[in-house]
Amino acid sequence: MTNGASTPGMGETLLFLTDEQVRKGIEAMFFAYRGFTADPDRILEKMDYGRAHHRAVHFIHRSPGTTVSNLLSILGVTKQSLNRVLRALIDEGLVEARVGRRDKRERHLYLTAAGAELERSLSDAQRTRMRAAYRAAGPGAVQGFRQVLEAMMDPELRKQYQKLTEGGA
Amino acid sequence: MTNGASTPGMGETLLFLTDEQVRKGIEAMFFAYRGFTADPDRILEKMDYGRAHHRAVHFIHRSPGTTVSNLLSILGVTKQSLNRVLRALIDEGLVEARVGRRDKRERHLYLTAAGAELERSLSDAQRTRMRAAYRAAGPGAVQGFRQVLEAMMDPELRKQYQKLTEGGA
DNA sequence: TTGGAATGTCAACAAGGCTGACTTAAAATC
DNA sequence: GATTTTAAGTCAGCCTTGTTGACATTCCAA
Repeated sequence: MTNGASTPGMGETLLFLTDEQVRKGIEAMFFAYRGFTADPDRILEKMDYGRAHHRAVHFIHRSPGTTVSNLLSILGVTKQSLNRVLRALIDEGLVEARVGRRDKRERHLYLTAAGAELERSLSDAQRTRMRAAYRAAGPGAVQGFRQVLEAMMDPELRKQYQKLTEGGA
Repeated sequence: MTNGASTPGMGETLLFLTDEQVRKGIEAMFFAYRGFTADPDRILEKMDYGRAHHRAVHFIHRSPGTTVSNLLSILGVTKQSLNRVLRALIDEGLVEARVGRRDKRERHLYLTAAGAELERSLSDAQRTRMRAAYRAAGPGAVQGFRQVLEAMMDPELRKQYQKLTEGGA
């Protein structure tokens, strides 16, 4: 593939984008992701936590009572890797793991007050930047942004994403 | 901040986005970035390289003859970290480091034929997914996508990005 | 000529991924 | 009721990729 978009006869939804233009999108993702994580990273560093802790806290906040295996499938890491992070969060009183009522093998995860406070400070920082970016880009841009990102996901991850965010996108 | 957008009197460029909606954008970034790196990661794994090598190869391709310190500032890592990666690429004949003509302290970095081949296979994979996402999202979405990403970058990184991509966005 | 910049390198360390092996408890199934 | 499967946790060890700190070399520029 050298310049797919300039080849005629590629179907009705053809976009006339050169490889160079697509490449710019790739670099935009790279640089933007750095910005995306910069604010939480600064907060986490002070507390001796990392991005892995952030992700766990985020999704526990998002789905209170979620099980360990559910979290594993969302985060896409091994249980050993998640366990290291989760143990730290539990030991330090940010997360509570309750034994399941129906199925006692399961652990249901909840943020404690302290955990919720950390989550709030992390997501406030991240949302502030996000909101500023939306404002700078304008109302029309937001929808396109989300559409492209969604289309970029692996189908499996897209399902997870849609399940999480369903109800009033 | 609980719901900035619903508070009246926030200025003329106000976007009526709830915290929940902004949060979905955050999750979209998270899941999309996984997809974004998935294809190159698969290729790299076979060759015993990692994302760090990919980034170096990408930006050397992008700016042939770039110096080590310029690459450092783009990648935002320490020279020790970059050096490890660069040494591997040079030792294995993917990158060539030429001593500067004017300033002999500088090393100018170039991809060899083998390096260019790897770069091509990585970026083909990544561009294919990107192009598919653009196609799925539609023409209008692409501009919004880029605008939001650009607005999300740290100002310093945005300058780097714009310098790289200037001339026909 | 001397100070500082660009580069490279050594050593040591940490976070956060991974695999593999194994245990425990409880649910599910035969 | 016995067996198998599932959910979770744990131990050990490995890899990549980031970090600091110290130090050497080379060479431009004031």
